[in-house]
Amino acid sequence: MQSLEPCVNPVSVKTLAVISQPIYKPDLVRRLLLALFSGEWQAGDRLPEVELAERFGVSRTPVREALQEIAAIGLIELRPNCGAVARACGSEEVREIYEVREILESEATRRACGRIAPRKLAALAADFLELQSAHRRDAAWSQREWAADHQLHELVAHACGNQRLAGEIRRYDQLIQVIRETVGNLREAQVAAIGEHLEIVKALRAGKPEQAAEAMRRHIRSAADHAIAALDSGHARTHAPA
Amino acid sequence: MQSLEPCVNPVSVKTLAVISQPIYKPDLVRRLLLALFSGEWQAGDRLPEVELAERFGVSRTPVREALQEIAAIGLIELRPNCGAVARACGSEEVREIYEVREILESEATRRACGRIAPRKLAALAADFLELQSAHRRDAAWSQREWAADHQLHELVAHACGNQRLAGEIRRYDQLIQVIRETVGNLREAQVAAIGEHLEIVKALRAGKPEQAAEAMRRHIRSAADHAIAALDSGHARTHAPA
DNA sequence: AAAAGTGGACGTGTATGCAATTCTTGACTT
DNA sequence: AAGTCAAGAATTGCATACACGTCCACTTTT
Repeated sequence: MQSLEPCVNPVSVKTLAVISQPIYKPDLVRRLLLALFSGEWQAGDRLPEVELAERFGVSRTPVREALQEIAAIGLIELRPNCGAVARACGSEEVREIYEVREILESEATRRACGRIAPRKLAALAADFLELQSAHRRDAAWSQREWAADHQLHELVAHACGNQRLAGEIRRYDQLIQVIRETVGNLREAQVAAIGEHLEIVKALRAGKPEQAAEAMRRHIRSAADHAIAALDSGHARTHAPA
Repeated sequence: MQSLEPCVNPVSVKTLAVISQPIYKPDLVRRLLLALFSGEWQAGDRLPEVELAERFGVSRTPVREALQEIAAIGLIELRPNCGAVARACGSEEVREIYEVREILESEATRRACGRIAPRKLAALAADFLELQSAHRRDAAWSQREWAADHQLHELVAHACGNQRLAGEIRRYDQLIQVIRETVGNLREAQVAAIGEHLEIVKALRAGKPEQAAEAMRRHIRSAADHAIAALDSGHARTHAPA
């Protein structure tokens, strides 16, 4: 096996103008996740590959790969010689997802305490304070708030001292991003999040790992409550139960 | 989508005698994991699909699927249009794996406390006591010890009240099983594990969640120490570094 | 008539072929 | 001589083809 630096170029220069070959699988995963959380399939429903392939206009190959990825996430079951079976993706499962995230990320916060550059924490605190004072609610504000949110969680994951733990946290962040996309933008959750983020940053800057971990726990529980409330009250509407 | 009960028969009766079609992927995943932990590839090595396909005597399709599963585990990186790149799988990464397992399983133990049938705990305690008193070291003993080990961890996962958390724990158990297979049977670790298991069961039976969680932490740290010691001292021999 | 056996439709697992992209080696320009 | 560009080789992503397994309805047997 050659040990070369792979993928040195993000994208080759000469092919920039050409319409690059679309890589279907990532988008398939996203669309399948959205469909799952929208309640399109009940737990136990079979998901035949040909049906999904026709629906998304691709062949079975990328569908298979997408299904395997979703099975790795744990939202469908993949039985040998038998195909994919949907698992429940309701509020109970969302609660469980947030709980695991809480376990992972609170521990990461505890470990990251004292290992993040004070300058970065100060900059983040300033960002959150500014967002808090000028609490607008337009899309630009929302996007900026989300960026700061992501920055904090990424900072914690990166500094926790365990790259595998960081990877698991990023996996759950992606999953929760899909859930948020399913239930729509929750302004209230974002407003609440700013204060919770500030508490986390405050504890991190003070070098108090237990308080920081506890603040992260509260933050994730709050986010879970908002998401589940939105999911329960009228967001299973797209495929209502009879 | 039809909502039928799929795969009712574990295996159809009339095809029992027939040599069933081998499903290559699961075995491929196992062999690739063993190769990774054996240090066959350095971090950064590219793993071309055709090379692996020829080596294992299958086509690219099952190799691709196996690589995707390993990428989901996080032991290789899969860059779009660029293929698989090996990540480091040394003692540091094994340490990280055990740390995440510790985080997940100690929390699961805390939650499972008081939710496991006392009869099952009593039976497990009796098993461990018998194994401890008659500390033989043959293969049958080892296998029985491993069965009791697995039973305890499975009991905790099942009773923790969060099926997703249980799923993550099972994923890590499988991964660690591969690591154990790589470094060989560690008799000392198994002997030590019995006492640690007994402490866990004791705390669970006493209904003391914090003590149970702490006992699980100690147990997993001990297992990590044994595995890493074995990995460092002479188990990277199969592909020694120059 | 009930249980067991059988055939075919449906679906998955794998192999192979093709298009697009990336990597590499060589020639060319400054 | 060093850097730049380009063409060919190598490799990935997807589509298609085929073999096998599963499941259901029907036939056969007792």
